[in-house]
Amino acid sequence: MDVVGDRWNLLIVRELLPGPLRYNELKTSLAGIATNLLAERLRSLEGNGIVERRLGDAGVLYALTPWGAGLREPMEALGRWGAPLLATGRGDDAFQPRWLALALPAMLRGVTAAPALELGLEVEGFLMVLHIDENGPRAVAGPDARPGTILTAVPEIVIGLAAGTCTVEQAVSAGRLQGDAEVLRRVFPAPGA
Amino acid sequence: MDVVGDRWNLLIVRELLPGPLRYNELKTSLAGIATNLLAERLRSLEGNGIVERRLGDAGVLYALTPWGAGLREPMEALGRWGAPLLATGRGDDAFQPRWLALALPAMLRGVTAAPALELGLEVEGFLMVLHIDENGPRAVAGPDARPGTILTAVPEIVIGLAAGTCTVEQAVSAGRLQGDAEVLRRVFPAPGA
DNA sequence: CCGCATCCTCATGGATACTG
DNA sequence: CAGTATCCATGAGGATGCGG
Repeated sequence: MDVVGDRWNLLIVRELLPGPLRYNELKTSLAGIATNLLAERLRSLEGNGIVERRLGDAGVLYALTPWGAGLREPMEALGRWGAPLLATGRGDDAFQPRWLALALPAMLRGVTAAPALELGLEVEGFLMVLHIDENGPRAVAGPDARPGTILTAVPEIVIGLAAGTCTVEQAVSAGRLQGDAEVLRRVFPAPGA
Repeated sequence: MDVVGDRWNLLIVRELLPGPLRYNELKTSLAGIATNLLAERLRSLEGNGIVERRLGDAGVLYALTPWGAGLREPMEALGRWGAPLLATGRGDDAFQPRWLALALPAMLRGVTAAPALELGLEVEGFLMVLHIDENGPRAVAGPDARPGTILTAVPEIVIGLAAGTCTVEQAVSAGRLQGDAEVLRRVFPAPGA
């Protein structure tokens, strides 16, 4: 807690887990953080070996060090613990489509598929591909995401499916989801199944 | 983070994971917390359904709700991530023998034993029993801990063994550890082994 | 003693403006 | 774009009080 317990620190780590970001990308993604705090926290995290500054061709990139990336396990565990709050909460929670790249594999832990299956997902313009094979789920986002078929959905549906508070059948019959229902059922099995 | 992100919250949860505590036990265990903060945080955690007040026969007991106890997974993952800092850190870290009841099973995750083995451990007067069977390790502390054989050790040795920065052989040959070396090697296998 | 509530002080966080 | 400087509000820390 001495190293990551200060306010914003774990949220910064969450932002960087899917991949490096610019200073201003962090600032807009962490809605509400003051710019001086972001600068101070990044210095602190860098000093503790969790974050590193990379001088890319287009400016400064902030990325997790291998040691910092080790926080993926704790963060995913925390995400699984808190996920029900997202589905049943007050509804005023912030949401960034980018977070799905971290949350979906964490929430689908244990789900396997052989042969492997792939699900393109577009949420509010953010494109990602969810791969599931015998090793479990993983997500690819950004320019490397080249899905075959794309499923366009709204955040509530994706969260509800992953948290198990909504089934594929309900979403489809409500007209809020189109796609290969059989693949979707394999990715998002009903809680009781 | 809205629910457990405030300062002291996760430390309070850590204290309560091994079992319920009194207000003053929490206060002394969390060295440095102000009494008003402890009261406020306990109210907040109670309001969020993480902690519950139990009226025992000898006063008020604070315990985790089942929902709060679900934080064991994230806490253990965070502990495994941070463990190397304890072994290589500045050495000014606080230490409570009670924490071993949480840390040892977390750090020994993956270690199994058939037939089951049991290791009594006394650290600075705190008594606990470490059970390891085919399901992995678990710890029992407090009045229920009735070990067969007791191993008395200092914190540094126990932490070093669990973190893998010190081997059983080194500790024994340095005269800082007495006990059944074969059992100890099974509980604390050398990192390379 | 235990379980807090109150009061005060100061460090920290937050919002905004500004700059190389 | 990537921060720094400044100012103000909030929260943390410490001492003390107080009823049970």
